[in-house]
Formats: sequence, C-alpha cells, structure tokens
Amino acid sequence: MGDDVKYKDAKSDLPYGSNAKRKVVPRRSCKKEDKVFFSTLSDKKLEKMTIKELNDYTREISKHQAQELKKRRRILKNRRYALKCRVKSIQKSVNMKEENLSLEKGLSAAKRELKTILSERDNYKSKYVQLYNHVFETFSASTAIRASKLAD
Amino acid sequence: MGDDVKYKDAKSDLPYGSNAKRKVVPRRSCKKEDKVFFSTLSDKKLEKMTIKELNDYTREISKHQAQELKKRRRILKNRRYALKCRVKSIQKSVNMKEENLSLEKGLSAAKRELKTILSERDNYKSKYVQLYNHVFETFSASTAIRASKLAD
DNA sequence: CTGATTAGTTAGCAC
DNA sequence: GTGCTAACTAATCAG
Repeated sequence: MGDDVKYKDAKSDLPYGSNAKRKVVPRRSCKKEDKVFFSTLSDKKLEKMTIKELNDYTREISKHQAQELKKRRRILKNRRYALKCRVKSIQKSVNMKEENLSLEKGLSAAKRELKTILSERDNYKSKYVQLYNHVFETFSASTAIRASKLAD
Repeated sequence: MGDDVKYKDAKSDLPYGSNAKRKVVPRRSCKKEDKVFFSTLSDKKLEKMTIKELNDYTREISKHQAQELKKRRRILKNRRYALKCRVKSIQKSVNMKEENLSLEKGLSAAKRELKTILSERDNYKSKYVQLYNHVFETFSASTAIRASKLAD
C-alpha cells in the first residue's frame, strides 16, 4: 500500500482509443522486483498471448511472477471487455435514437399524407353531393332532400 | 499491500439498493489501527455528515486518521454519484424505448386511418365519375369521353 | 468542495 | 478459462 511504483510501460500502452478527457495515470502498484520483470513484456503482447503461450513463457520464471503475469493478463483483457461493453451500450442508444427519428419522420409524413387524402375525399364527396343534388333538382324539386341522405 | 484487513462494517453498510447480482465483498484494505477506529463511525453516518461536522469530529483524532476518514467519505459519496449516474442512463434508455413504442403505435394507427380515408376517397371519386358519366350519357352519347376528363 | 461522468478494476455469472 | 456486465474506485471536469 505504501509502494508507489507504477508499471513503466503502462502509460504508453494503456489507451485503446483516444482518451481526450482522462489523463491516463496508472494506479496499480506492485513490488519493485515485478516492475523490472514486467517491463520485459509489454501489456499489448501479454494481452494477445494465448494461455498456452503464456504457460510456455512462465515455465522459466518463479511461481509468484507467473501468477502476477496471469493476473495482469486478466486485468488487461477485462479492460478491453469493459470498453467493448460500453461501446455496445452507446451504440444501442444511438440506434434507438436513429430509429426514433425515422419513426418521427414517418409519422409526420403519414399525417401530411392523411391530410391530403382527407381533403381529396371531402372534395370528391362535396362534388358528388353537388352533382347529385343538381341532377335531382333539375328533374324534381322534392328530391333535393333525399340527395343528401344518399350522398354517403 | 500485504495487509488484508477489511472494513468491519462495510458489508452490512454498503449496498444502497438491492444488489442481487454482486455479492458485496469489501476490497479496500487499511491498517489495523484504522479498522478499529473506523468501526466506531458507520459508512452511512460518515457519508451524510457535512464537512463541518466531520471537521468537528476529526479535531480530536490524529492527522492520518482524519485524512483516511475524509478519503472514505469521498469514496462513499462517489459511490452514490455513480449509482445515480447509472440509474439516470438506464432511465434514459427506458424512456427512449417507450417513446419508440408509442411512435410505432401512432404510425400504425395513422397508416390504418390513411387506408380507410383512401378507400373512402376512391369510393366517392368513382361514385362521382359514374354519376357524371351517367348524366351526360343520358343527354348525349358524345359526352361520356369528356366526363372522365372532368372527373378530377 | 460537491456532483457528475468517464475509464479502469473487481466480482460474479454464464458458457 | 473467456467474455460480459453491474458495481465500485479513481481521475477529471464543471460549477
């Protein structure tokens, strides 16, 4: 806890993407002996290594160092999982927002179209009624009343 | 770092809401002397304390203990901020989803209505055209062609 | 300092 | 063991 030694290569190795907001300051400390040891294997290499390759690598080193390496590998992998997880959830909300927008567009288009068709319908209806009444007025005055009933 | 003493009251005090998924195991270690000291002040109390009350409280204890208390208070507050932040973002996506659903409903309703009005319009149009043609056929055979042109 | 947010770490689950 | 996710911690920013 009182040991402030940081990974030597962590700063140059850490960020996966651009990291404008957070100044990357490694926080995990470890023993001095491990610091020297760890610096011989970059985080990038360690992360991409298969478990088999790692076993081959750790065959020649101490039990403790091997455990620390595995632990660090797990952390590095988890870091990437977490990033992926966040990107995924951001993507999800972006998609929802897009879908929302397209639905809104579709809805307003449908309403516009509805208005048009509605006025067309009313137009044809009134033209029909007018013609109907006109025709019956021409032949008999009593049929004008009937016409409005028949108009629908 | 080799000191595995945990906060005695952390487990009973930690979760704000139900925490079904994660078994809350305190992870932060501290010195034994602090363990005894910290147990006299619950996390809940420490978090709700104002900075002034904390200062009054820490007047009688050592500099180191006071610093540790402040640090723990900050952690507890941050924990709550993080929770709030998560809830907020969850709420946001829930709201988007709801809005999406209501938009989808609205859209399908509008399309249904559109279909109805469209068939009504076509109905009136054809009735109008039929009547128009019938009328002109009655008076002159040559006007039937003209009728379809005038129908709109 | 307080509160919010982002990135990294840890625990635990599912496979 | 691997991958994912929720909660937690730490760093940083805005106010």
